[in-house]
Amino acid sequence: MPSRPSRPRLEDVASRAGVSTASVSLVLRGQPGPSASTRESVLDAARELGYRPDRTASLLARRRTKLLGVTMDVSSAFHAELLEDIQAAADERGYDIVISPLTRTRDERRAVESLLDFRCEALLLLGPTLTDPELAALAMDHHVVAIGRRAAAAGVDVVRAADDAGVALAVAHLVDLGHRSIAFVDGPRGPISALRRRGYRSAVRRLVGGDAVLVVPGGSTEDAGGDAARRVLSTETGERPTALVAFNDRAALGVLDRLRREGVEVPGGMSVVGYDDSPIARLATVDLTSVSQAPEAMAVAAVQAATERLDSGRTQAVDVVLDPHLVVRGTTGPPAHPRVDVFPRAGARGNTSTGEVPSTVRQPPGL
Amino acid sequence: MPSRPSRPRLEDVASRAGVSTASVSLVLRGQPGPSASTRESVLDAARELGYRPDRTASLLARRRTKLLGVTMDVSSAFHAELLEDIQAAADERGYDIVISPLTRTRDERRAVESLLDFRCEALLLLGPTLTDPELAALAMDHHVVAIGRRAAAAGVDVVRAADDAGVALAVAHLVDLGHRSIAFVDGPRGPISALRRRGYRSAVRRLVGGDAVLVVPGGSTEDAGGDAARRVLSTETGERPTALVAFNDRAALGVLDRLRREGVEVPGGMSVVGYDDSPIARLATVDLTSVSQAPEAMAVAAVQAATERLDSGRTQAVDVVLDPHLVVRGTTGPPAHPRVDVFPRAGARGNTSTGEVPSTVRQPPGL
DNA sequence: AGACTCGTTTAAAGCGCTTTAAAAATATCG
DNA sequence: CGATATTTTTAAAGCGCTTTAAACGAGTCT
Repeated sequence: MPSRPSRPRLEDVASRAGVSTASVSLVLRGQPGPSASTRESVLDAARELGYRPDRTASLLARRRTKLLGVTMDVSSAFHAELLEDIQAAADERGYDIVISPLTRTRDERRAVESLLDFRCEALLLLGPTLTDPELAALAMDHHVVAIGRRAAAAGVDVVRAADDAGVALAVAHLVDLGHRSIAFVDGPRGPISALRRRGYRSAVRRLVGGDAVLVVPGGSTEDAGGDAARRVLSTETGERPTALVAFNDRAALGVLDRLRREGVEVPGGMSVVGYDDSPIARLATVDLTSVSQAPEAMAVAAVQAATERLDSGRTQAVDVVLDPHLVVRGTTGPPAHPRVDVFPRAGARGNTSTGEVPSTVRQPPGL
Repeated sequence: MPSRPSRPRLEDVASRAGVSTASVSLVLRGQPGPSASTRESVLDAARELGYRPDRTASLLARRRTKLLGVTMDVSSAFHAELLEDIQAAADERGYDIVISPLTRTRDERRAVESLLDFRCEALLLLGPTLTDPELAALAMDHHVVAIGRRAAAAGVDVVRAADDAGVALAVAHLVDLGHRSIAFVDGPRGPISALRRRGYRSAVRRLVGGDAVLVVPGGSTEDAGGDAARRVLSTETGERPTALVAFNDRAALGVLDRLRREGVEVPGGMSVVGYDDSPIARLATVDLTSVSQAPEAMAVAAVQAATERLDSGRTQAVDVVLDPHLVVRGTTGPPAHPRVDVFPRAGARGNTSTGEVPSTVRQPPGL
């Protein structure tokens, strides 16, 4: 039950310290001007009163809010990860962030509006689904940074990973392991899928051959992944690929599930690679080889893009492309001859169990 | 590149509509007073100008901020779920929320301070780790609602699930399936663990017998769960429990992983129940039977607790205890002799007996 | 001593909105 | 129709802080 004896104001500190509010304001913000003795008495007074500035008033008075707005899908582990790093990066640069979650009942447009109400000075949009024109319109009146997605919208800064290169990494890894028939489980319509698909196509063409390209319709959910896996499995065994690269980790998860239910050993009967290196991929139960988009680097780049505009007056849009890297875990291995799994679960379940997966290079994530 | 021609202010709308700012303010907030014609012209003017109120100024001017502060572990799926529902519930009551994420570099204390800086009128703390005295101290000056955890701190509202009853549900379910030796993988020190452990103890005593109680040290992480599983497996086979109830889903995940690595079939060789019914549990690859804390209900109750204090002037602390329910999935089954079964979920499934304990919900995996 | 610095301090004018108290306009009534 | 009650409108005083421009002393120089 809050005691309503209104908390101390700047004026209270001022009168207690025997100076003007202007001096107090200056001292408290570490601005030059006030003498040492003034500083001391102000600081003392503030401490004694337990003074804490009212950000609202402060924001109103100064032009700057020093606020970065972030929209995110709060149920996305990848976004959560980015957020942590964004928070830290913003902190370092003296910015505060306000988060606007996307939920069933709150689409991206609303989330952005909410951020604007808070008078955020820049918007960091995690994996925005807004159209390019919408983004461009937004960017007319605000600083906007699109994260994790290519955007052909004038004026918006973009920070993303080279998804095509990421998929190429996955393909190369599989080829190294000996795979020659590698399928790609496509994602949903959109620029991200297109880029990853292209990366897959060119890598396979280059490393295996043009006729080895196999793109399976998929999506970004487990169900979509599962369906894709089923489709692949229905292929005649001779032609069945020995490895699958999925659009993202969730789809990969669906793939894994389907494979296991169908009794296909992983990675013995089929290698699987995901994308995002989400925490789910890292779960011991999943242990999915995946492509990491280097979230820390993205976060830093995004915050930097925003603060550069705000503080250094940059006005040209930037397009930061980061190199992804592959995190090898237990779902990829040589396209070995089917091994008998000693401890089948619900039919068959291979993978990382008993014994180690041979040529699997373990690699910690991180920059 | 934002055009700096400062956005329209209340005054601009006023002059355009040919009325005073006071009228505009009234109209825009739907307050009674202004006549229909005034309303219309104001609304028109506002629309034409693309006016959007400056929340900062608004907040400063009125006493109320209508802001609820939420601290959360952004990497917790359970918290993310709660958040969605909190957002919705707050929305409905005309409150906005500001989220303060806990990260590696940002502990609960800091997160709370940040919320206070935003002048939140109430704090909703998701699974707070603050001590009771700390909570009580906070509650002296602010409205605080602790969610998901018991709190013996004066003045703080508490919204939580009856964890003991939840664990009892799990035990009853297992007993129904035929299990007689059910171990509990304990959680970390703290009130939550204590409550769940107690629920386990009394349920086993009641349904099986006092000497069937077996509590294994554990924790709240996968590693802890894995270790606990290893410990259980090292038991001589005769005495080895046939089912494990874990402190939470993460620990359960670790348990599952260990079991599978050790070649123990699930649920054939061992049934496993988690706690939280987190999205992870719902993954098709995991398909974990788990106890749900009914996050929607918690969210609503929490928001209600806060708004009651703010709007209805309630001053007594409340302690809302919600009934959890069991979500049965694929990791529990009869303690039968291992069967080879492609669809383990097709197998036996019991109903909980205990009449007074609430719902047991069967729910398909893979949301 | 007066004219001029230069380093400190502060009075006062906002920031954009809400709200109160009072004025203005309109309606009601004997 | 003047007086009173009622509904609408508005001028103006903040909300708590920042910031500008002016004021103030204390040195420095001629």
